[in-house]
Amino acid sequence: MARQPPSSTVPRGRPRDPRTRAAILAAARALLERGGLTAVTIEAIAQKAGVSRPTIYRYWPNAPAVAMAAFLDVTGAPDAARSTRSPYAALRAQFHAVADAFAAPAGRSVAAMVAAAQSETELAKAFRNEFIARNRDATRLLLERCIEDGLIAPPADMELVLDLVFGPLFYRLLMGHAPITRGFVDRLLDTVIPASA
Amino acid sequence: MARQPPSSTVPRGRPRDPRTRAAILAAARALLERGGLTAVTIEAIAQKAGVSRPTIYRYWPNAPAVAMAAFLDVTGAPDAARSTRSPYAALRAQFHAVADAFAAPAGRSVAAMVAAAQSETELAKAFRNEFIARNRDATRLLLERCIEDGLIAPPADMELVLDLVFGPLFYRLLMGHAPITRGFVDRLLDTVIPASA
DNA sequence: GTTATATTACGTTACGTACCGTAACATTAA
DNA sequence: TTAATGTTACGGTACGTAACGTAATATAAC
Repeated sequence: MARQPPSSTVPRGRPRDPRTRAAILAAARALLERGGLTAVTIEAIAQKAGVSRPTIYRYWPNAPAVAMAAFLDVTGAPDAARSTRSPYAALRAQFHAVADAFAAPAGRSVAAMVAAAQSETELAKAFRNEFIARNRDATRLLLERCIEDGLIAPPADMELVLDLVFGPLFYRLLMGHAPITRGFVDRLLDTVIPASA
Repeated sequence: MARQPPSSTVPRGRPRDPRTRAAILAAARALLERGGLTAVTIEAIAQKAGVSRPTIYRYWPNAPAVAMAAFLDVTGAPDAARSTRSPYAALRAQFHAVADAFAAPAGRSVAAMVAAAQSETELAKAFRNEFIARNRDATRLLLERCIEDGLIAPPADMELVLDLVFGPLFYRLLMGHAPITRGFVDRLLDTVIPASA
């Protein structure tokens, strides 16, 4: 008898051990935060995670892809929706959180991923869609609520406003010409999104 | 008689052939604009420049350093000083030029150098001092002239203004979520540095 | 001046290392 | 039985360095 084709829906054979995936991502994340992207080699991940190199390749095609997966695994999108406060307060809180993240060692990861996205097209797409776009979406949502509530004046160009608040943060993160302090964020928001008197 | 010790000041021995240096930089620049930083390998530079690998190492310690040298070699600081126009017009012209550079293939080089600066401390220093700082200085100068002439209102925080004009440009360049058009630059400047009515 | 010598530039070749990505095969878990 | 995982091995690319020879130039001695 000819063999039946697999019944596509149910996974057969030995299932993947979720700890394998978790160990790989954890190792990649640790390496990323310490030594930047250059430290995230398949070799190093394998050693640190206690996993063989081929196994990593069975999950992801290359080291930067693992790094991106590890990065997005922790850097969830901000959940502004469930906030009960004033949208303006939520907006400021969101950017204080971003500033904190950028200032901390986690900021090194963000910078590393931006760097990686410059040379890897696939990574760039993932980074844009899963990180940049999500953060912009969250902020745009809050801005629209602020406008509805009359807390800020409706801007002529919403996308420009988003560029104006995110741009300087990334600029300082990547160039390192000045620190990202809460004071900086406050002045930035006061200038770009002043509360309507 | 014993030979006298060398008279330290004048360079002795065979002088370096300036064409060697030029060929290396030209090759590095070409590779950088096409394939980004990953394409700038010592191997590739050597081949393209018709030079041996050890020779390149006698000039620079590693590939990113060559790339940075090549980058700074062409990307001279903007010379706003000699402009005869209104400082406000000069300011807009400067940013139109930056936008053009960022939009063109040269923008790829800038992005590549930002990326490189994330993992190489020495490069980061050079990039900050020779590129970022110079551009900020040029803009700061023009802004101060505009203020003197009463063309714009004096800002509370000059450095923040610089972050506000440069940040979004780099942000778009590096994230690629939206193009860097002249219209974008115009709206950006209109918002951040409006001409005083 | 002419000549010898030091000094430096550059090419060639070779080495060992790191990491890559893949393939083959054995082993283990469901 | 099926698929996940480990083990081992391989070829490939690029790294950075070292050794050696040759070419080019400056300097010192004559």
